Amino acid sequence: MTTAQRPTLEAVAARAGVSRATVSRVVNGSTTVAEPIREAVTRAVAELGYVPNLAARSLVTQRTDSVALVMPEAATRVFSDDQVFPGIIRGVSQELEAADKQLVLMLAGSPAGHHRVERYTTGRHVDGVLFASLHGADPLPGTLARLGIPVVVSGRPLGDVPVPYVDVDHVAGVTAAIRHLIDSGRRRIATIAGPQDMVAGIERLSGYRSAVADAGLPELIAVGDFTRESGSAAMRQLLTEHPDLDAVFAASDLMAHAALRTLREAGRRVPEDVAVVGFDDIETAAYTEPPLTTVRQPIVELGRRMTRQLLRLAAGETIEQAVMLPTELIRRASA
Amino acid sequence: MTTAQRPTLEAVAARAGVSRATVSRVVNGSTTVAEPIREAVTRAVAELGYVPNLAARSLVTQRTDSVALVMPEAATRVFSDDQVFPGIIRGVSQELEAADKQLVLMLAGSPAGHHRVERYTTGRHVDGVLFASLHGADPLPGTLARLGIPVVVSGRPLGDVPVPYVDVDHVAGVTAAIRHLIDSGRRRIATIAGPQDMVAGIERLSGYRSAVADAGLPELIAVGDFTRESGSAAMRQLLTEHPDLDAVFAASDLMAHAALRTLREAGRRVPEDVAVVGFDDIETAAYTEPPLTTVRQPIVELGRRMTRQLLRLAAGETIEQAVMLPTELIRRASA
DNA sequence: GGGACGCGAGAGAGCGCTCTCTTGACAGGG
DNA sequence: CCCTGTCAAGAGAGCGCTCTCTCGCGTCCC
Repeated sequence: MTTAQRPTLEAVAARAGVSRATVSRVVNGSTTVAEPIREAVTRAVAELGYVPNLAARSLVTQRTDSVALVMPEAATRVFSDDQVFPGIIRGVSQELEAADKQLVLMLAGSPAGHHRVERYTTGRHVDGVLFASLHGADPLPGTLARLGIPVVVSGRPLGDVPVPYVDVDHVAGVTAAIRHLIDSGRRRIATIAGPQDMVAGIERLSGYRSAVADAGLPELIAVGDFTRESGSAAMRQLLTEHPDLDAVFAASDLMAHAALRTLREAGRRVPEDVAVVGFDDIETAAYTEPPLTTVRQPIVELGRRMTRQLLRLAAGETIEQAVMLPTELIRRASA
Repeated sequence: MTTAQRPTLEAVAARAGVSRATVSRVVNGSTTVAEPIREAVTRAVAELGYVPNLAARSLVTQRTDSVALVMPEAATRVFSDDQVFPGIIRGVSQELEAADKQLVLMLAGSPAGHHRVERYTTGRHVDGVLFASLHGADPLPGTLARLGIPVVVSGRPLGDVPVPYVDVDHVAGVTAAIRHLIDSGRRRIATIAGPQDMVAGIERLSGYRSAVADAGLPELIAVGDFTRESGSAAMRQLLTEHPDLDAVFAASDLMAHAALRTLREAGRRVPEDVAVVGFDDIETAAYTEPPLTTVRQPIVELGRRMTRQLLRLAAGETIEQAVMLPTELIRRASA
């Protein structure tokens, strides 16, 4: 730790022959500085390799120019093979880069980890907090909002807390998928639902229920948790309980992928005997056997929009409570 | 931004009836504080909900208690469906959580983004920098090391810069894979190599070359870039140039996955006609048709070890220049 | 030609914390 | 009994920056 002292504003000021305040003005882009002086300062900054000390700046401005993105650690595991996790990060990162702010990533695993997130975010060490893929009804977003700390979550928060959110239109996506199945003559349409403690799981199931109800078709439901393992189990259960099913809508591509294999093992042909539709459009979907018809969600855009909303909120603007992003049915060979 | 003023050390000191210095001692766990006083301070901290202002602390300690993880943005795309990206983040995050430090994630996409990373890291806004999945010979790690800023990279850096790194033992992994193919009677073993501007691509190819040379077998090589698209193209090229091949070692599971499909389309049975082995052991590998035999690399552990090395370096310890992590051949049905 | 005004630059206070130095109290030895 | 050593707690000086306030100078108008 015995590194050469970094130049300070004072040093730059001395070199440029001006006051510290003037250097500060130039560095922060104030317009009230005469051109020759601005140039002299700019030169001194370059010569000395001056970089502002962010801690000192934060201390006085009360801003940190960084935002936290909080995800349950499970997200990196459950979705490990899915673009949700990297996609959101990418979207968030792009927008923050444009706004020249830093991304502090917090994966909350253990209860201790969650407590750490709570301390860090309520301690105002960041200018805003983004929550992704919440499970259940976490009270933290609501707490932060009440403290006046800008917060945006992905997915309508459970428990009806007044926190702004961005979500994809699950119901419209599912409706399009079911309609496509009906249009191609399917009448015994089952679903492998997602976990019922996550909004995405809940919404996709309720979308399925309304869609089949509207068409006067029966509900054939098995519940999974978005993973492949759960998809296999759910598919087996459906085949046992409803051997005459002719289509399956899985609430995630991972579960759809597993269903494809389970159907093959059971001697059912896809799509001849059973049509399969997934949700997410992960990259693997184009490479399954047969390639998977699925509902694409704009996941990078989700990250971007969340971030844009957060930055507007942090800038003092008032923002919409909810933003809904469209989905799109991608037709491949499985249905 | 008109939120209630947060309590400062001063406020806690006043409430506990001691000096600011004593509160600081208690908060930072100094032992030279009498028990009754320590208790009074602890109570005051709790009552006021005091949380230290990190910016103020950083200003005087010259530490930030945060480390940056730098990845090329392409990593989130190329490997989108692979666990490399989330796996490394998870490993890094786990170790940082244990050390109570924050993770600042920087995805460098554009040249402007790279410049931003350079400014931020050389500006000493973090206590150390981790680089993952470098392409080509980035000069930044070397620059940082020269500035005395702790740096650890994943994968032996190209260009022979004296920067400590952690890597998986690619050569041993490939050797095990090729030996397995030879042991099962394969003699015309081709490879789909990875990009030759990344260490992983280079090492896996050189491992292949030595292994086949040692066995007196010919080299049959096509080069891809780790993605599925490139895997299909390379597989088609190999089939054209060497129609008699009886095995393929792909330098990534994504390319192996594409090769599987291309082989099927070409009428080759796997593993009867052509055995296929991949590298990475992504989750999808167990779900390909047939399930993929592959070389598993401990990717979460890679992130953990990088972080541990970095923390030791930041603590002033001297560390090994290179750490090598073992790989393991996972035998499934494709070979 | 003199006073008011506008604008660019400097002075200086402080953001909240840590840490060295000093002080004060008490115990023990000569 | 005084001096010294020890240890706990306080005083106070900054860390590097921003921002308000002040000052000085040139300009314009009457």
